[in-house]
Amino acid sequence: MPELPEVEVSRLGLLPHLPGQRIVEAIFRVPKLRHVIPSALVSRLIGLRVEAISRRGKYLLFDCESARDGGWLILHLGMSGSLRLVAPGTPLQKHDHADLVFARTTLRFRDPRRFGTLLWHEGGDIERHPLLAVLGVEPLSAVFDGDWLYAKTRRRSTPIKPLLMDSHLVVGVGNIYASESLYHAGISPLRAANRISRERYRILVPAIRATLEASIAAGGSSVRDYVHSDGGAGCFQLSCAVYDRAGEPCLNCGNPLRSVRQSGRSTFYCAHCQR
DNA sequence: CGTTACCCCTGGAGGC
DNA sequence: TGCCTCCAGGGGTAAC
Repeated sequence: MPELPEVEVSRLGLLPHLPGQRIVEAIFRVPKLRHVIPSALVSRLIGLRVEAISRRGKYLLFDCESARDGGWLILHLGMSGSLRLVAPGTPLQKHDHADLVFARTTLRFRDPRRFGTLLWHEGGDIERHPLLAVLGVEPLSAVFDGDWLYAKTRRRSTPIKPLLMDSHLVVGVGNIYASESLYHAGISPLRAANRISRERYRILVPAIRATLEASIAAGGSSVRDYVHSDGGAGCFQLSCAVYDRAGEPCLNCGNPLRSVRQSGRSTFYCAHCQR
């Protein structure tokens, strides 16, 4: 399921094809995903031109404009969502819930678990949308550094791993990359956030950034007009160092990796290399 | 205020 | 083959 790198790669995959194109038709085959899809959205979208595609956290934001007005189509892939550009007339497969039809191509949204989202935001000022206004910092932005995270965690006794996944603090770090980043930084996912030193946060944050950027690079090199987001083991065919490797040897010390449950999610780590 | 449990939904894997 | 349980990359809400 998509974490930030998968969403970003999806965005990069769409960029050569959609901006400048006019929406000819919009088709929604289910009444709701995570949220109810407004029935008026079909007619609202027709005739608008996609001017740009941006990303905030794991949300894809389609800037849609006409000569007189416009707004934003907000799309979230949830746990199982994927996007694909298909030729007109391509047969539907199960769980293909939505199409945005353009003159030369169709953007098709598939989401078996339906945790994804399709919403409309009328007008500009997309950052004021309630779902976006509460989001934390972008992990690839300059403000996200070790000193910033150290300051933000002084009164947080929760284990660092679920905290990294809290989108109100920092967006886009999901279950896979939280485990992977902590492994690369040598920090135990169980350690209370306020019991990690400034110096170690200065290692952790670059590790998060490097993990995300490597995954984006790997995904970007493997995606063409097929827009990729589903995908088995995640990590874009890059083998994960710890994720989903419980019982297998640590790549660094050889001891068996462990898994624990934190806040209802599986965490993978090496008890020897991570303190 | 911070932290955790639960829920939304479908499908695949593994046990019996 | 079927049925059961558990698990899955997210995240909002409610309750403690």
